[in-house]
Amino acid sequence: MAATTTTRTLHHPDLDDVELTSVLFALSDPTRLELIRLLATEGPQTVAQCQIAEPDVPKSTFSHHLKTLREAGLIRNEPSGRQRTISLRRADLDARFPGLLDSVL
Amino acid sequence: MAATTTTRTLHHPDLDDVELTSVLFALSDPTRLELIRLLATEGPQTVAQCQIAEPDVPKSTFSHHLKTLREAGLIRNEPSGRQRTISLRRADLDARFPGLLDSVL
DNA sequence: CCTACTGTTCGAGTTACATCGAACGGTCAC
DNA sequence: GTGACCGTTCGATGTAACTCGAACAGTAGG
Repeated sequence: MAATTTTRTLHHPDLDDVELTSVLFALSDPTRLELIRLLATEGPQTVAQCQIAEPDVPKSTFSHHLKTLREAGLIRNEPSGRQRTISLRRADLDARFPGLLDSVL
Repeated sequence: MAATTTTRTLHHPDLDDVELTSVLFALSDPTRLELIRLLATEGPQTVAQCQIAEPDVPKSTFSHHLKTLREAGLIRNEPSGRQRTISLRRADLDARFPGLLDSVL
């Protein structure tokens, strides 16, 4: 098949393809902003750990937010055993938009 | 009437009521971001002057963007004779979200 | 294997936002 | 006053995003 259909590895945009407007939009949702702050202070977390901070958000909704953040270039989402590790792309973001992350945290 | 119906003076949110998520959302549109950059570099402008930078945007659409930015607390829109003066609320924003504006400009 | 577990994807319903022409409101010039 | 001018508001339309349950995919353990 030409297209990748497995859900194993998800696509992450290259640093050069990360657009400021997309980043700002991704951060403009309270749930997502809160999650970014969690990752910034606590470091990489599993999805389940992230969800503890947002107990009222169903997992499909939460997964949607993770997708938005990932496609905007804010986080990485990598398989780790049966779970997945969510991490902030801080070095990338600091390189591309210096000071931005610091100012929203 | 109880409600203000005149279009003469428009409502601007108090500094304390300006929310980060609203600011980020307002900045997440390319046209609006461009306008903020114009105001930051060129200083206060009339609406007509702002529109020169975005020649393909109809004036009603442009006015909508101005409303979004104003309600988010990013700009002031004040009458000035027959025209209106659009200005960046830079001091307010720097006080409430230090470094944010600098990082997006 | 087969089951339980973690998290994504699909699909449908709802809501919010963008866009733009037309109508309106206020101001200045004459 | 009245006509031109600058800009907002209204109303209608299309589109994108949010929400969430149900179904699915990959992994580890017994």
